[in-house]
Amino acid sequence: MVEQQPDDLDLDAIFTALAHPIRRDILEQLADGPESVGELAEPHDVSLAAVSKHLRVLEDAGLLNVEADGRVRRCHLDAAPLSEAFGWLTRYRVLWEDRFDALADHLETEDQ
Amino acid sequence: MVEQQPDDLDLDAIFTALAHPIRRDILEQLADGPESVGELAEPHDVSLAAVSKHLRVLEDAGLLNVEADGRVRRCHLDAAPLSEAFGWLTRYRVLWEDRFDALADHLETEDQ
DNA sequence: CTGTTGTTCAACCATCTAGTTAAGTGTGCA
DNA sequence: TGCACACTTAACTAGATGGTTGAACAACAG
Repeated sequence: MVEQQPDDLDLDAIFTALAHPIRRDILEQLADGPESVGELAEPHDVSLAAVSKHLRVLEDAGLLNVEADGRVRRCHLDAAPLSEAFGWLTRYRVLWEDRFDALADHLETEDQ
Repeated sequence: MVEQQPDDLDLDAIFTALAHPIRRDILEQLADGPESVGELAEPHDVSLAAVSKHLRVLEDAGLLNVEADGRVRRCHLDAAPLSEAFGWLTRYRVLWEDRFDALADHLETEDQ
């Protein structure tokens, strides 16, 4: 039957955002506090325009809030959407830990 | 500085695999036990060839083992790589829970 | 005003993605 | 033998992605 979750689109956007190493790096940079676009771009050897596009992807996934501060755009991490991805993965956690009783346990607590 | 993790390629493949709803559905189907390609394809309204490609993506991410059983290919979930994605997300968990002391906590435990 | 800085936008390009249909490869069975 | 079944592969298409360069624009500095 494979029922569609209501937040399926969110998960698409979130996992897509996480699928590129530059975007994951950017999230790491932002974990230590907000940074401007230029600061975010500096460690990566792609153009500023390319970074700007990555930021858009992160914004679309809800992971990034941009606040205008003069001519600088200050980017803030919003980690909240990551909890959705985390929640999705959690359902499989029993399958990679405690391998032996995992499946039986999974089946009885979460059938379909 | 933004140092590259050794398993960066894995994370790319894993998050990419998770970024498509059909592939996430397939993982859910497999959580209840192995299934053939045909069984996996049945609930989705795309061609068998399309599902075959999705399975390849999952296989490349190490999430799927395929065992030949006569003319049937039996697909087994291997959830282990998901733990890598989980681990990556865990580092951000403090940022979406317990919002107030989160950042300070993060900074002092994980500054490098 | 003028020029410089920070950033986005537009146009373009190469490659990848997700799908299709049709043909090909094995395996099982009458 | 030979057909049917369970897939995979090949060839193709439309659209997305990830990068580029160069122009545009808004904001500050002189």
